[in-house]
Amino acid sequence: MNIGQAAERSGVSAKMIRYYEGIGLITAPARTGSNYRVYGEDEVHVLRFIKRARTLGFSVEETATLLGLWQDRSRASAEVRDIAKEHIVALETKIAELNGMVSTLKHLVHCCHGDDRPDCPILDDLAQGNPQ
Amino acid sequence: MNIGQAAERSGVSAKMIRYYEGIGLITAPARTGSNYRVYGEDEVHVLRFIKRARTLGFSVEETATLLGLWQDRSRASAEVRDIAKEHIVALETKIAELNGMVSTLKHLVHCCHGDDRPDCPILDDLAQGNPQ
DNA sequence: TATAGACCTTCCCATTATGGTAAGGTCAAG
DNA sequence: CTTGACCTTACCATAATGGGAAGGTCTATA
Repeated sequence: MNIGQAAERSGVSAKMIRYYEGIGLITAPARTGSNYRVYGEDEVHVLRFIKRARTLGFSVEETATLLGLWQDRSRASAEVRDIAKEHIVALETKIAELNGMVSTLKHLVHCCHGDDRPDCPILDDLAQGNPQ
Repeated sequence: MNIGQAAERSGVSAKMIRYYEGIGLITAPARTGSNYRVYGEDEVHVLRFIKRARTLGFSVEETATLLGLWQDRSRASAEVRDIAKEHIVALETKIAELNGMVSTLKHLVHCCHGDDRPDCPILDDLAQGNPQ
């Protein structure tokens, strides 16, 4: 099948398929006489794997590692589990950070009367005691 | 004061101060005869405002709007509040997305025995029924 | 058979916000 | 006068994705 079909069936855009090939995440597929890329079921499976990993927030680099482990029939599941665990920690750190921002902002919004007067605690906080 | 001092006093790196000037977020400061940028207290205040807004997760573009409102003595606080509210919604959407990833991953990690055997539910999920 | 339209190819550019580096000018202290 | 710490501009890199241009190919239909 052509790249468009592979894109549709995997959920990875044609643009990104070429990109993944360029950075070596996937191997270059066969070409037709007119230089079109040709994909089979195996390639689509790999692309779906990548898509799923990316959807779960793994970076392309982490995805590459996971892909390698997937294709290594003798890998230890502990390795995969460690990567997943580290990723969870990273995600939770990010979530905590965002939660911190949200609570600060909610407090500020709560304090701001939000009418047509210029007085605004939100801006006052941003200015943090700066005059003007 | 020179850019290094302004950077130290505002928490914005010299590199970023020049960048903000380049994109028009801040106005170009005066220069010495030897072409050094010269900053005063006012500029440092503006930089601190920017730093705080960025820390709260506002994009540079949103920061520009907030900065405009800050410097507009006749602005309505409702305008600022709306921007903050929209930003909260965006942050909460992002948080929900990350939480979804985390719970999926936690489930998978829980299912994975994580020893030296190759069998791994995490990879199986990524492959989503793909053979190999 | 000719042509239109939907594909494909490569190459270049843009995004967001930040950091790094290199080559060169300036300033202050010793 | 030299040294080291500063400043200047300019260019490159990041991560992952999209957009578009210029040109080749394939297929269905008039």
